[in-house]
Amino acid sequence: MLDPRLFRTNLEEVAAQLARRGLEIDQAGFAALEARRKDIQVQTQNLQNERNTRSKSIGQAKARGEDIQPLLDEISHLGEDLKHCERELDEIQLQLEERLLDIPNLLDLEVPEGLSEEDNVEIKRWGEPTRFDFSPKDHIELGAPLGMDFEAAAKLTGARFVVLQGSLARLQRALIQFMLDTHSGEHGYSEIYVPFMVNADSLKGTGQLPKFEEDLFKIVREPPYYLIPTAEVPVTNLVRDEIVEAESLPLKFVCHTPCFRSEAGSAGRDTRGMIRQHQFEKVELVRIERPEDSAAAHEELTRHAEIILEKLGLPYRRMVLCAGDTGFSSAKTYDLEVWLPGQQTYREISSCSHFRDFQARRLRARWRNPAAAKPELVHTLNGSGLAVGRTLIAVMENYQDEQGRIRVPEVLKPYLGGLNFIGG
RNA sequence: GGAGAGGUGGCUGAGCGGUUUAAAGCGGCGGUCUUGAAAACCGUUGAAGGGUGAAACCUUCCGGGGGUUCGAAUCCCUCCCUCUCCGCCA
Repeated sequence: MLDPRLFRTNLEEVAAQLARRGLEIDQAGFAALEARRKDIQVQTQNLQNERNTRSKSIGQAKARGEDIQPLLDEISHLGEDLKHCERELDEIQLQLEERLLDIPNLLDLEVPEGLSEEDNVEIKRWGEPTRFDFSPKDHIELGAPLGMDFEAAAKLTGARFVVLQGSLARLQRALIQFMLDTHSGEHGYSEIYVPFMVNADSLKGTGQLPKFEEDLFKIVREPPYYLIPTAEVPVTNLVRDEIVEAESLPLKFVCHTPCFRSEAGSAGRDTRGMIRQHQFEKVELVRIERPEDSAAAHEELTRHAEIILEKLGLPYRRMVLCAGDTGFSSAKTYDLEVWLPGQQTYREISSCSHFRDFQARRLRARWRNPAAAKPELVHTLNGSGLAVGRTLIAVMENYQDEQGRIRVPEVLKPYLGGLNFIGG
């Protein structure tokens, strides 16, 4: 959520900024609603003040043993007027909040112009697309004889799920372990385990609700729970409604969870294979930072994700997302894209976002800044370090040999009992 | 699932229809004293919003929501959460 004060004092400026995302906001409607809010709020507070004062004098009169009936008669009308005003104020504030919750974050100045994925800008490249002296297969073909079974998953559940058996299942687990160990052991993150279902308040805090409910799996229950679409939700919500002491910042968490996404808007896209699933494993990095440190933290966090790719020897490039492609809550996002020989293209494997105070305001997540009189909003960041399912694909496709075996990357061998090849 | 006890400011905790704008302690901040620190003592210290050039000042907030009342932390309804005992169970 953006600062409501920005809307009151700098509406035109905000509108101009949002136009970069290709978004037009109803300035006149907002200004009119805001004017009414102010009017009704002042009126309500005056009535409340009168009620409080009168009630107090009734109490005092009663204590003196006087007859309070005349005083009661004087304010008989007040209750109705006040109730009416309070109702209207509630209604207006609800409308204002609904509008605000629907408006995305302001973009960092460094975010390039553009409307779609096409306009994202490559800012670095590591490694070269893997070369083969045979025609490389995709992970579906490679996986079939190794225990990657989409038909079994379709029988158990439906489309967009997978069953992994034997060494492939173990390879996925090895990747998870390797990522967790690297981030906690070398990059200074604390490993954390969290619920895989969350309540609506948590999703509202990180920005998935109310706008993107159709992307989520909802548990039928009262009140409803939701399957997490990413560990970002439970981990970032740890600081919801909290005031964090200055000396405990930054908070750096690494968390492995399954992620559940309905992929409501993706019908027909990536329908084959493990690229886009309703359930996938991810190792997530989440950071809670002082505002002055957050920009540097974003660079560092992205670098931490890159290091995983480099240790695994997987070629990738770093993109900065353009205005139109940057997510709702993010001020600036880097995507890491890994080379997939099966598709002869780079595909997203990590997304590292800087939210500034956008999530923190929704979360009421603050810290005690010693230089300030009052608690201030923290900055939140997160990034995949990495999406495990897609990493599994990348390892399979980049490390395949002509016989369809998968060579095990050096860094994973300790996790696979020294195994050199999968398959064969 | 059954029975009971609770949820109060950064933390602990009193208050259980009006007599201060939630007592007190801890912690934080400032000061006195000290070469410096500790201790002691004195003062100060919740959050959000409105309002002003800045103040003053006003409103709201005692788990969430609703109700009773001139007036609710306090009474009623409902939901959530925590703890204890019983039952069930990985």
